[in-house]
Amino acid sequence: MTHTRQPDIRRPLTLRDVSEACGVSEMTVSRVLRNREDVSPATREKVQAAARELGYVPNKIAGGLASQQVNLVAVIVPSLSNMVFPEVLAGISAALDETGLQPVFGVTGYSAEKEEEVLYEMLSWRPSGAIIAGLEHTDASRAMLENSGIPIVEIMDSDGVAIDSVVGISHRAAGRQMADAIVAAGYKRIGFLGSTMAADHRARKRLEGLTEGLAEHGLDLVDTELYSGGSALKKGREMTEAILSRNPDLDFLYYSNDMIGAGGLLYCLAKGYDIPNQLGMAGFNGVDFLDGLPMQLATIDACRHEIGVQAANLIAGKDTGGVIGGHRIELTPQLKHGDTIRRA
Amino acid sequence: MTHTRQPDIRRPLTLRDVSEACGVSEMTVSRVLRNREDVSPATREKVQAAARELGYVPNKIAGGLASQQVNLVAVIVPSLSNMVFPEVLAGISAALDETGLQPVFGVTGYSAEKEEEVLYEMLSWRPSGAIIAGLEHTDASRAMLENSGIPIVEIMDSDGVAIDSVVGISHRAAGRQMADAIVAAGYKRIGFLGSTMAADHRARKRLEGLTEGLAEHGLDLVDTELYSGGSALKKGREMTEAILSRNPDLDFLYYSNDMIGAGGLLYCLAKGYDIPNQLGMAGFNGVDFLDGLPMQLATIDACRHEIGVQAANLIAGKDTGGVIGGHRIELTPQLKHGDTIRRA
DNA sequence: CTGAAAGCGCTAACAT
DNA sequence: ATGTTAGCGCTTTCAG
Repeated sequence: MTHTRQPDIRRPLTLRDVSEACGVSEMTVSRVLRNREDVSPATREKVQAAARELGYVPNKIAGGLASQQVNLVAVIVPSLSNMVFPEVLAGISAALDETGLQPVFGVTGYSAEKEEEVLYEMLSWRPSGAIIAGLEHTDASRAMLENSGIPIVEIMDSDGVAIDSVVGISHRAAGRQMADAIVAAGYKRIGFLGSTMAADHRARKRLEGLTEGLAEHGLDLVDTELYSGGSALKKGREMTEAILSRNPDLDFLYYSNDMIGAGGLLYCLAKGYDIPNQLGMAGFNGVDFLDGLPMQLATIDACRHEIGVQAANLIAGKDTGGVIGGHRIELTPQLKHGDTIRRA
Repeated sequence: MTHTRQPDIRRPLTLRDVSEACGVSEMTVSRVLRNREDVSPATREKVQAAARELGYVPNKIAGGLASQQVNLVAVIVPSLSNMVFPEVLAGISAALDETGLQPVFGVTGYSAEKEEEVLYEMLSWRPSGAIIAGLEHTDASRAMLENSGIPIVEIMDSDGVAIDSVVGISHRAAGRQMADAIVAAGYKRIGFLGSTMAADHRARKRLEGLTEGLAEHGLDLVDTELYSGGSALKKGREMTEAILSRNPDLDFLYYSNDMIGAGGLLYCLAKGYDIPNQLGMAGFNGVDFLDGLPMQLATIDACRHEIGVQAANLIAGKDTGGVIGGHRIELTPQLKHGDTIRRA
């Protein structure tokens, strides 16, 4: 009963506790815990032992305030509910791994107002950098980013003006590239299947690129089928059935993402369509489960992992030759024809 | 040229700047910015205008240090590269949305050592709570969690002893439930397809539950096919081909996740297997893209979103009647037979 | 190599 | 309703 010396009230340990436990000044303890070189091995040992023994966890709040620097990187994405953003986050995580920087993720639900809130919240932690999806932000968000004084990397999209650095692909170009492939393969009656989500600017730009590209060859979209909600196989089936029953003479279906495209493909195969001769199909993203479908869906890779890695490297100052800010990295994905676009 | 009054050196704005700009004390400015009620409307207006005008973003580092509270919730998961954890995160995000609490995500890559590092890092920000996947941790991690003095919720798994609260399902029971269904349907020669990942304790427990359940009926797994890497449709196809070519007489295939199960299902359908009569199949997770497959794969829902919501609610103190800590919420998912287990 | 003093930007607690 | 004082736990800076 008497051998318990723990104070009843659980107060988080401080540097001072460690200092007292090992008889070394707080300052030196702090040096050891930050792995600074200028401490004698003997003292270092003593301090580390005491810290480990007590289970001391440093208080980064105090540390950040004192040092005016914080090893956090704010990462803001619209959603976690489809494959695409988690892959970007994985890329960021991986690239930041050995840098001492820590990613912190925020989700906006494709809402500009929510983005503004999340941004405000995250910037109030004074991170060392921020990575944010897209180039479209509210004026207030843009002002916050500009005034933050930290490196900002806008990702995914390169069609527009960046605040600071940008790493992405041109979705407009991707749309045009697809249009060219469709035209080259001789398809004429093209349907579009995508989301109603007005705030998905990248999907919108792809569609614009597609229609522009088709228009140059005198073609126009014959019909459009829209849905709301996340990408889903089942939606793809239903939408495909709907658009084909309205327009049985369509000869190409372009989907705004691979998931609904895959659903459509499974539907068409089940219905006995002759793919790609009677009907061509394509999606977007290059998600890797396409590899397991009975037939390879044509797609364009969105370079998700790579974008994450490169954005993180910019923040970490890797491969930038010491230059901070103002970088522009535009990746150029190849169109994969797969099995669903016929050869010319 | 002369109209620019901006100081050349970009120093983040402080409360003091706002205070000077509007002629109100720092303290009152602070009150306004924290939406406290005890400020006159007139002053409030003045302060808000000044803050907005300047583009002031509060410094939560200083705030957190002064108030000794931080509105962050640490969330630690093994991976972001398959559907399951992003859905949990989405649930947490949603439940925390109006609480003033902010989730902060960390990823461990299924490594206990990495988990320890991430945990240390996150706890050093003194969050208001922590949500962490699984019940298996290093001793050091466990000690950190116990000493943190904040509510801890371990999620996904209820098979074991929790540090504080737990929200999850019994994976062992899920395995047994599947065994019962397999036996009840009269299948006899069962193959298992899963991951080699030893650190995936939940997959391991499901397998243990399955084998125990089968053993009670005198059955044993006929063969096992393992892979490494994330869940993927293509892997499922390849593994299925491999196990069936070794054992053409298998009559049931149990997959450790829906993704490889779906791959297997597509393979078997393409090969003309008579599902579920000649060959039964089942996966695990209840991911929603199963709805879009040509045939519904049998599965057990892992309640991912719900687990996220409930864990977040525990941290936020919702529905707990004021009781903090020590909650145990075990969800009981139903087995969905789908079209791939024959009716008895 | 080690220590002492000052202060990071904010808020709790106490005046007024 | 508003202001003043002190101090959160650490690190910077400067002395020894």
